[in-house]
Amino acid sequence: MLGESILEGMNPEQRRAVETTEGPLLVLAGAGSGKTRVLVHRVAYLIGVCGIPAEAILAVTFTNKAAGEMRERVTKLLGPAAEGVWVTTFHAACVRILRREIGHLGLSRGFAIYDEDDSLAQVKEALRRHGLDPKLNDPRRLRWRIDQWKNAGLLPSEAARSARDLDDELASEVYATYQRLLADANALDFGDLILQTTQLFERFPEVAAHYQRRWQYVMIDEYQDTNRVQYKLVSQLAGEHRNLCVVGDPDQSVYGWRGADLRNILDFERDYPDTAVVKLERNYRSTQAILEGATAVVANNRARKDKRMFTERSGGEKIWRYEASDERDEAQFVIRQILTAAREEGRAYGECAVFYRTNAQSRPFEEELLKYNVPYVVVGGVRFYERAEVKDALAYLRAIVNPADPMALRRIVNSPPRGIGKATLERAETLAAERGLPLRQALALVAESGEAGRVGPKVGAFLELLSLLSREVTSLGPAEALARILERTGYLAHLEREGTPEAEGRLENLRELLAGAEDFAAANTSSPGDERSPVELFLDQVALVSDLDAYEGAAERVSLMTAHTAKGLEFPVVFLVGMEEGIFPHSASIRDPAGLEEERRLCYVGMTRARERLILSCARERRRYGSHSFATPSRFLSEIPSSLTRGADFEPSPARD
DNA sequence: TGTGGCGGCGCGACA
DNA sequence: CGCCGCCACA
Repeated sequence: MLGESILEGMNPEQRRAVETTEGPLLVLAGAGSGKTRVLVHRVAYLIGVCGIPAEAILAVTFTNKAAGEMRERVTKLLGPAAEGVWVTTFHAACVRILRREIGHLGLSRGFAIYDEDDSLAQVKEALRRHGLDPKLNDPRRLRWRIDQWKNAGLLPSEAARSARDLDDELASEVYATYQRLLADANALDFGDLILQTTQLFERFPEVAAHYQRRWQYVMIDEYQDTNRVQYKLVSQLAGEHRNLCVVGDPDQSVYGWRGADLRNILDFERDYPDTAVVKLERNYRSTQAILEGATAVVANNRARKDKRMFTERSGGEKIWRYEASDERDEAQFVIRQILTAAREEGRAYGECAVFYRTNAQSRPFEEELLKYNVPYVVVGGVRFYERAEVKDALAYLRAIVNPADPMALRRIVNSPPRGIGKATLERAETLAAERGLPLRQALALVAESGEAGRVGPKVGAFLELLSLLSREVTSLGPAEALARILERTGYLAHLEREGTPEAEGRLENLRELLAGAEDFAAANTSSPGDERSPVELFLDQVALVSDLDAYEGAAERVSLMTAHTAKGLEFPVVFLVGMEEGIFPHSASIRDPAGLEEERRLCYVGMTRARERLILSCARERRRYGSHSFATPSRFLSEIPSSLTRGADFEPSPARD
C-alpha cells in the first residue's frame, strides 16, 4: 500500500534505483532526470517499506538548500516516521560529529570554524613566524595550495613528503605552521572539517565503528563533485554495511578546482566490484532543442562516459542567440526580452534567470534592471555573513564561545574604535608568540604593564567589557545576545553617529542579522540531549550557510547568479550571457585540456537549467579592468548545431506548447 | 592613534 | 574600474 504510493509514477529505472536497497549502487543521473525525486523516494522506501529505522539512514548533499528540500519532501511522504534521518551536507555532518568527538584530536568542543578570510589571515601569520615576506610569497596562493592538500587528504607531513619542488617544500612548511596556529586557536578551517573527521576515524577505530554501526544506509548526492578526502570519508562511513548509494552525473562535474575527482566514480566500481549501476537518461525538464543543444556541446569532451539523454517534450522554441555590441547592449537586450516576456506572455519575473561565468559580470545587468524598475536578486557574490559589520558582531559571540581564538579578538579589539591601535595589538601578538600565551592573556599583560603608557587602561576596559558580556550573554538566545552586544559595545551608537549612507547600510545589515538570528532561534527550539547552547548552534549555522541556501526561487524577481551557483536549479527562461572566449571558457582554463572540458561541462550545466527558453548572448567588445577589449564569440556557441538555433529578433515569440 | 589620499593590483567558480 | 594596503600627516 505505502510501497505502491512511494513507487507511483516512477519510470522503470527510477523504480530500480529506489528498490535496490542492499549493497553498493551507482546511479548515473543525467540533468533533469528526477534525481532528487529518486533520493527522496529511496529514503521513504527504506523507512516506510523496508522498515529501516530513520536513525540508520544518512543522506549527504553539497548545499544546505538541497538538504533542506530533501528533508522537507521526505517528511511530506512519511510524516513523523521520517524523524531521526540525517539529511545534511558533508560539512554540517562533520561539524556535528566533531562537536562530539574532537576531544580525541586534542581540540575542545567549542572550536571555531574559520572562513576563507580568517584562514588567509592565519596563513599571513604563519608567514610572519617563518620570517617570510608576504610580497614574495603570495599568501593567497599558499592558502590555495594548503587547501588542495586538504582536499587530497594530506596532512602537513604527507604534503612535505609529496613535495617535488622548492615551492611545495616551502608551502608544506607553512602548512605545518598554519596547522599549529589553528590548533592553538582551537579552530578548524573548511577543509579541516572533512580532513580531521577522516583523521578521527582513522586514528580511533572505535569511534569510526560507532558511526559505521549507526548508519546502515548511506546516500551521497552530486557524487561527481566529491574530492579525495570526501571519498575517504564515505568509505569510512559505509565500510561496515556497504549499503552505499551514490548519485551523480560525470557531465556535471564542475568543481575540479575544489579537488573534485572523477576517479571517485571509476574507483567506486573498482572498490565495490558488486556495484549495481542504474542509468537515468530520461529528461523531464527541458524541451528537445535545449536538451539536444546542450548534449551537442558536451559531446565534444573526450573524457566522457557515453550517455544518451532523451525527452518527450518535442517541439518548443529554438535556442536564441544574440550578439551584442558591448556589455551594456547585452544587458539592455536581456532586460528587453524579460519585459517583453512579462508583458506579452504573462510571464512572472521569477521565471527568468541570468547566468554568467564570473560574479563581476552582474553589474551591467543590475544597473539595467534598476533602471527599468524590475525586481531582481543576486545570488552569491559577497556572502552576507562575510560583510565586515556582520563579521564584527559575530566575532564578539565567537570570542565569548571560544576564548582561545585570536582571530575573533583581533577583529573586535578596536571596533568600534576604542583607542587600541595597531602598535598595541602588535605588542600583544609578539608577547603571545614569545611566551606561548593565548592572545587574550597577552592583552591582559599589556593592560597591567605600566610601560604601555596610556593605552593600558583602555585594554583593561576592553577585557572587562568582554568578560561582562560573557556573563550576560551566555544564557541568552542569539538574537538577544547580539542585540545586547551591539548596544553595550557602542557599536550601534558609533554607526548612528556617522550618519553616512554607508553607515546606514551597515545598520540595515545588522538589523537583518538580528532578524536572521531570531528566525534561527524560532526554527531551532533546543532539542533535548543537545548540550550546545543556542548561540553555539547559531554560530555553526552561519559558518556553513551559503547565499544560495537562503534563496527563495519562487519570488517574483529575476535571478542573477553564476553558472556554478545555478547548478541544481531550473527556470522556464534562462539567459546564458558573456559567451565569449576568455570569459566562458575562462582564460585561466583555456589552454589546459582538462580545464577546458570542465568549462564545457559548466556550459552544459547552465544550458540544461532551462525548461522552455534558452537565450545565449555574447558581446563583441567588453570592458574588463576598466579598459576595453575585443571579444570572440565562445567556441561553445559554434558547437550547437545551427539547425537548433535562431538569431534573436524582437518580434513576439512563437506559440508555446 | 585615527584618517584620508594615493598607488598598485585583481576577476575564477564555493561550502 | 574599484578595492585594499600603505604611508603621511593631524
